[in-house]
Order: sequence, then C-alpha cells, then structure tokens
Amino acid sequence: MKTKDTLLCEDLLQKHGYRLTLGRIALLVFLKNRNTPLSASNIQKELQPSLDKVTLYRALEDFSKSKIIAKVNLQNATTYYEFIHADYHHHHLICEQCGKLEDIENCNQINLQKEILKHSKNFKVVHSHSLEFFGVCKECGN
Amino acid sequence: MKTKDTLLCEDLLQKHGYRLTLGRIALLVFLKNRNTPLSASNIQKELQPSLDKVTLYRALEDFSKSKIIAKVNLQNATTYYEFIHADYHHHHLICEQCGKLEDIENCNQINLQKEILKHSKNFKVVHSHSLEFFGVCKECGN
DNA sequence: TTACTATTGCAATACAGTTGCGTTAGTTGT
DNA sequence: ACAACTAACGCAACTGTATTGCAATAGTAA
Repeated sequence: MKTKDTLLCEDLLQKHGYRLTLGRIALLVFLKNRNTPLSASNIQKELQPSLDKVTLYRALEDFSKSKIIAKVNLQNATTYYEFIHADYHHHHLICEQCGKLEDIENCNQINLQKEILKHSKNFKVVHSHSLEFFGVCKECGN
Repeated sequence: MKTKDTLLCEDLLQKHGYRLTLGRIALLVFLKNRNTPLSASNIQKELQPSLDKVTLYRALEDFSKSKIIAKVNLQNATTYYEFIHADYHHHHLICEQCGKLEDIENCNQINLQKEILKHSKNFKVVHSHSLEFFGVCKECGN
C-alpha cells in the first residue's frame, strides 16, 4: 500500500516528465518529509534505498531545474537541497555560531519579483529568488 | 604616490586590525575596483602580485567575517566574493542561461532585517542577509 | 514482447576549500 | 635603528563537493 506522500511525489515526478524509479521516488519522499535543507552527503547517508553519489547529484540537479526542490546556500562550501511546498514559500534565518536554522515566512514572492523586474534594464523574466538571513540565535547570544 | 583607493583600503584594513601587507592591500583594491562578485580562482588568475591559493582563501575568509567583503552565491558550487561599498547596498539578478549579472538596488536593509527578527522566535540579532534573483535576460529570452 | 531511452553505478577526475608547519615580514616598543 | 612579537605567507598534502564518460539496467510506450 502506497502512502499519500508517495502518491503525491510520483505525481510530481510524472508531471515533470521523469520516470518513476525507486531511487527518485524515495529521494523525493525523503526530502518532502524531512522538510529542511540537506546536503548531498546528508541525504546519501540517510536515504533508503541508498543511491550512488552521482545518481543523487543528477537527480538533485534535475529536480532543482524543474523547481521541485530548491538549492539553499548557507555561506559555506556546500549546497543544501530542500523540497518546495507549493503553499509554503519561506526563507531561512541561520545562526552564525551554531548553525541553527529557522524558517521565516515573510516575503510576498510575486510582488518582490515583479518589483525587481521593474528596476532592471536587462532582464525579461524573474523565475525565483533566494534569501537567507544570518545572525545569532538566543542560545548563542548571551 | 599612492592612489585614493589604496589609501582607502589601507584605512579599512587598519580599522579592522589587519596588517598592511602588499598582498592584502592589493587584494582589497582589486575587489574594490572590479566591484562585482568574483570567485577565488578568478581572483588568483588576475591579481597582481599573485597570491598563493591558501593565502587568498584566508584573506577572503577574514575580510568576509569583518564584513569588508560579502560572499555571494550564484546557485553553483562556487563562492563569489564582492567588495562592500558602505553606501551601496544591493542585490543581484542572474541570468539562468548566460550567467549575466546585474546589480539591483532595492531593499531597505535595516527594515527588512528588523522585520525578520520580529517574526522569529529563536533569534536575537540579524547581522546580514543574502538575496539573489534568478531569471532570464533580454538577450537570452527571445 | 520489443524497442527506445531515461536513469543508474562505477571509475576516474576536476575543482573548491582546508590543515599543519616552518618561514617571512609588518608592527610595536625601546 | 634594532629587537621581539606575531600576523600573514607559501608550500605540501589532504578533504570534501561535484562532474564526466561509459557501459549496464530498468521504466515506458508501441
């Protein structure tokens, strides 16, 4: 019996023209459930069935181009990946000291992107944006 | 005879407690003049006198912690570094196809960060933020 | 069932960034 | 001007992230 999440992810994959392979379904369900930015190596360690590093990177790149997942940068050398919930646009607040991460729901996405486009001379479309805040959390800042 | 830029950069370095070494002065003047996000390898190729890779990374990390320069992420595996002009807070608009980069002056930095803090349960301070927009430029989008 | 090709896994490689350590060269005090 | 202190430097070696080429595997559609 397939879970609701599995069905939803399969649907998402199909809509974007991907094949329903065990690996990609498991990856997407995993990202959806964890619901936080994860690095490729995080994912590789925890994901079952385990995927080869290369397979994983290729899937992440594909999904990211299809805007099924987002790339998140936390000012270090690693890219993190996060499932995109259509109804939950948010940003991140990262503690410079302990790395704690909090979601922030705030910006009016569409207006912000429209506004940006108005100010631009050379651009035709804005598809997405990435906004992260860096500071100190209450535990660290005492 | 020292240029105005050199004097300004030397002053900046001293204010932050750094020694006035040839390498660090040259690096900072270079970043100030280029005034666009550059990768460590970009910099290493173009900078005179040339710096060892390690020396370069250490200086970039130091300057970045002192908020003399900013780390910029363009959704790839590389970190870019950009001089921070105190009076010119801006963001970037990046073409997904050709990589063209445009500066966008828009956000009210202080208000945006204050606003974010209001919405947060766990954070005490917000020091900085990073905001990039991704889309298609006029040349590519036809 | 067959043909087509997206997806996978392995091996090798490229590239970004880091660590340890002995040396060099700014800076400060005399 | 000189000595003492230590930030900054350069080299070698290394770690970790991400990519490429290619042959094998497994969804999908006819």
